[in-house]
Amino acid sequence: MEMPPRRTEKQTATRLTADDWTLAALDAIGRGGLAAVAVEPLAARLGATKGSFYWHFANRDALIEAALKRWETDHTDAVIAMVEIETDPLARLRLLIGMVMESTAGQEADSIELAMLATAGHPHVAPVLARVTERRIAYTAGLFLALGLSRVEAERRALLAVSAYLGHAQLAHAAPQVVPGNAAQRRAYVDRIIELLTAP
Amino acid sequence: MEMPPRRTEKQTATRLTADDWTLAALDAIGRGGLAAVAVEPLAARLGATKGSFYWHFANRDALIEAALKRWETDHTDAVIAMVEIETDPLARLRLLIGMVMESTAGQEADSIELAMLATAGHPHVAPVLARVTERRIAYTAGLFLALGLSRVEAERRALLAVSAYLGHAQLAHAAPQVVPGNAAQRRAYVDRIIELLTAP
DNA sequence: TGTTTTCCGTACTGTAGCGTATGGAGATGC
DNA sequence: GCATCTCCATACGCTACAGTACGGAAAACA
Repeated sequence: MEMPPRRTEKQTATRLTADDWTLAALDAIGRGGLAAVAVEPLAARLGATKGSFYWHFANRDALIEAALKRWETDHTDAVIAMVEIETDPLARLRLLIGMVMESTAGQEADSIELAMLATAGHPHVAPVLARVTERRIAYTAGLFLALGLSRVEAERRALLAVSAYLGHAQLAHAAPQVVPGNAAQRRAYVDRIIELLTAP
Repeated sequence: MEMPPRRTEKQTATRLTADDWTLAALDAIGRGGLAAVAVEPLAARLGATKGSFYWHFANRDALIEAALKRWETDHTDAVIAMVEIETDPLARLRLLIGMVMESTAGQEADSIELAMLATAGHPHVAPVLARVTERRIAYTAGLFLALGLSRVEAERRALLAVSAYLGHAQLAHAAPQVVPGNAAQRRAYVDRIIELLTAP
């Protein structure tokens, strides 16, 4: 378990690690979806050749699995952890919804997340996505529960909230002209959603 | 503009029309997304060869455009038209949401719709999806407006409703274990959503 | 029935990407 | 300093599919 001489910066003509390939794969997913995880183009992008890749990985599939694993661990609880700077459940909910809405606002959005949804049917992607989604719903349901709702009601609203988020992400991507354009409108929209979602 | 001898059934060793290829392409999209629209596999599936295809279409891109056009015209107002059997706005809304929720329930779902969302970034898909989505939101906003809400409020709720639908479709596809499993639960869930969406 | 037009099969070229084989350069251990 | 181990470039072969060329069958027309 020794630490190999890790590269901190990208510098030409240096040896690559499996991690470099994994990160490049995630970057490719963000840019062009899972289909963009192609060994030779990635090698070109990294200034290397396939020879390097096939030393670190058995095949393309192994790279995809590594990238998905990495995404799941890095990304899953990132948002949740950030929300926990608040203590009040309502404040957390507000922060959560506000954040995820904003995350779909820019041109950039969360490309990897979109790509994941777009490839939900892929055998490697499906279980990852199922786990992440389930965890998000459970966390959100916990917030509603802390707000005093019954268990079934909290779960329903969490389902609705996560659905709204996923759908909004799709919408912002597929028909950006219909979602609130400026920050003020977006804020008003989010406020209204929270009111509706937390209504007695 | 004469009517060619159209085939009503699939029968082996008959000449194909451009329409046959278009429908086969839509079927392929439903089964494997836009990437599954590949000339040679489609030809094999139709019991023909590329020779046929390239007589009817200039190239693969032309087929994709034809399929998307067909989907847009066939599918856009199908749901809306069906909803109009009701006259009361609330009943329409209830029917609408109930239908789209049910449409994501089975194993089958609306595969083409999912595939469209998955390929929202594709240059040919994007404008189609934008138009369809915009029309849906406008129609839904009309329902809320008829329910007595202000214009901005109606548009907000329509946005939320369509988001919820899109997200629910994604959810049912990506994490089917989290959505209500049986019809009764689904019905209760839909009822609750409508209550929340139509709250004053 | 003969001719023309419509439609399609076959055979080809070209490209992109996956995966393998192999030799060799650079780092590492002794 | 020499041997060994790590890592990678080069050069293959293979498959899948896009698109083209062309000849011929089948229908339509005369």
